[in-house]
Amino acid sequence: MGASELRLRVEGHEIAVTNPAKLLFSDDHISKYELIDYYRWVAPRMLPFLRDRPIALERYPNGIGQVGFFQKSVPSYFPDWVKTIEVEKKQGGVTRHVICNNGAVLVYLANQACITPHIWISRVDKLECPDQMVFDLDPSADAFDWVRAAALALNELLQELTLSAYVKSTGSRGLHVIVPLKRTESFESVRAFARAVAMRVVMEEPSQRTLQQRTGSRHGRVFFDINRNAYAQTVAPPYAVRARPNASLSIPLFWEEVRSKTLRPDGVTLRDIRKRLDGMIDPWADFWRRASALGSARRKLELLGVSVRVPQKAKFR
DNA sequence: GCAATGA
DNA sequence: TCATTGCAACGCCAA
DNA sequence: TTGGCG
Repeated sequence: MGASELRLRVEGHEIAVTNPAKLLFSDDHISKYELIDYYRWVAPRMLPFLRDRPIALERYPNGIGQVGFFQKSVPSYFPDWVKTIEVEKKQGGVTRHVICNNGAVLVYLANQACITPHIWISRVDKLECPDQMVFDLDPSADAFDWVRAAALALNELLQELTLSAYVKSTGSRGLHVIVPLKRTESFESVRAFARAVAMRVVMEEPSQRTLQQRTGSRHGRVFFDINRNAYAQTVAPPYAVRARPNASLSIPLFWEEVRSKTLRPDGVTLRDIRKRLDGMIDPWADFWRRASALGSARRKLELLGVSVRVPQKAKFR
């Protein structure tokens, strides 16, 4: 296992794989080559969720047992066939991000020890308007039954509002609930809507659910994180590998699976997934045909007595 | 992971 | 040539 | 304004 190197040809691009045998998940003996091989295999399913979005890289060059880092800006040594986009930061300045529209880029990123590529929830041709609304349900401790119940309650309300919601494991400790959107609303109004929905679901079971972002204020409850619904914020996409034991994955689920006590948020791994997907219908097959506008849903929500307003930043003088 | 730096 | 070092995010919100 | 948080 020396500093060997091999070359892969992916979609017409020659990619040098450095240190293929290096263990990125040392407890599980999962090498960088195995990560690369996974992303090459999963690319056809995963790429629709990456396409035309700025990407942030979560990298672990020395494996998940060592410190890793987030990387947004594209290093100058990336090859020119890796497409990029320059985006404005909210507080001024610009950053040039990777766009991952093909398997070659996904493989190249994996060779960079990018274990998880994180996506924006808006696309390059309309960065100010998200095409999905994200609810990240995160337990404080090992309370996954509460997460399942919270996700089901959230889905029930979203259905009442005639919104289509999709659920996936995070590959970590929680679940993601995603509503595909038409790109007609700003991040501020989408976030305000998500906050109002989350507030209502939290109030149904306040001893199990919270909107408190400080961990010390959660008291064991499930945190409804709606703050990913913001400009330049990112979320782990479907099929992403997580920097967790067993190389667990974020995986699309059927709502019916969320009713099962045996569901685990980290139960499918880089090594398991082929047998899960074999012959299985895609739970998210209709995702891109189900985009909603929020207008009528907002009116229905207000009829339920929930105020949906964008908090105004105080600005005197 | 990589490029720049220095021994 | 080899070993070391520096570098690689940012927005929301509550305190 | 800072710093926790994801």
